Amino acid sequence: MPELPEAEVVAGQIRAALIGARLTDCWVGRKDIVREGFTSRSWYHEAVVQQVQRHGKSVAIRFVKEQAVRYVVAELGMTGLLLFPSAQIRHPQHVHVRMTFSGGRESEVRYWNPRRFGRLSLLDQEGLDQYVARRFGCDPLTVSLEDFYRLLKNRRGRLKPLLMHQQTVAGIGNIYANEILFRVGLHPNVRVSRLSSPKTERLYQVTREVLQEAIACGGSSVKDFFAPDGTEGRYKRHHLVYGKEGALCPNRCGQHIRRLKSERSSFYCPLCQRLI
DNA sequence: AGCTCTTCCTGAAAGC
DNA sequence: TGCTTTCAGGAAGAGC
Repeated sequence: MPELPEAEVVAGQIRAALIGARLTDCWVGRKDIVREGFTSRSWYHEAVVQQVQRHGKSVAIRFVKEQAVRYVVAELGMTGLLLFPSAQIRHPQHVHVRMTFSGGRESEVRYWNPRRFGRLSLLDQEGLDQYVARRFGCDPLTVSLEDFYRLLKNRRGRLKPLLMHQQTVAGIGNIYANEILFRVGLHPNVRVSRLSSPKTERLYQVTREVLQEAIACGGSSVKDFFAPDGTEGRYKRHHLVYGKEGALCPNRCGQHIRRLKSERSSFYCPLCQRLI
């Protein structure tokens, strides 16, 4: 499932392959996979890729055409991918959008999304700014420690839902939330208000480390994540708790990894991860 | 504010 | 073996 590291890998490959390329065609297979505005044909002809950004778990391709700026924003949701033609596609009927380019290293980008949690939007600068402001809180890789403290201050809820709340911290999903909490030694149900300053700082650092390491590994390929070129992410090998119910705790404490099934599955060590 | 539940959706895996 | 059921979960919205 694409989370921040996977979206970053996707954005990075598209950036490397398509900056300066011209969009020549855009085919939309399913009208309900794109938001209003996307299907208007006039916008894309001769539009040039200027930049590719990641916002939370979304990828925004910035186009310019006669000074006008437009963004194609792809929400990856659970199963959404952006793929180059060289990537093997297992269920090709779920390619919903194709963007064709000339003058780049790749000739096409395909939006593949079997479960269809996620949409494509076409936004101008103002639209993107509003989209980002409404949906995404701070980026965990660029937020300062001071701002991170401020975000957690006076919160009454549990830590894991907050970590996964996109309007607070953008980009962390269930896999990385579980991995981060294990490494920090905090139980998923710990109350945010119980965190000491040093623990909060540790949480901040570990969050950055885990996400950066995962990016360096090309993301985590659990089930169906592939980078645009079809390669798998290697960070799954570094997972310590996610999907490891019943396994011995990697800290060698002798306990077995448990799973809380209540909302999103939480994998944790009952000894190493305390409620404080 | 924050929690739980529901809806969306398909394919893989588990169950019978 | 083959059919049916369950599960996975990101985001939004309802209701409490």
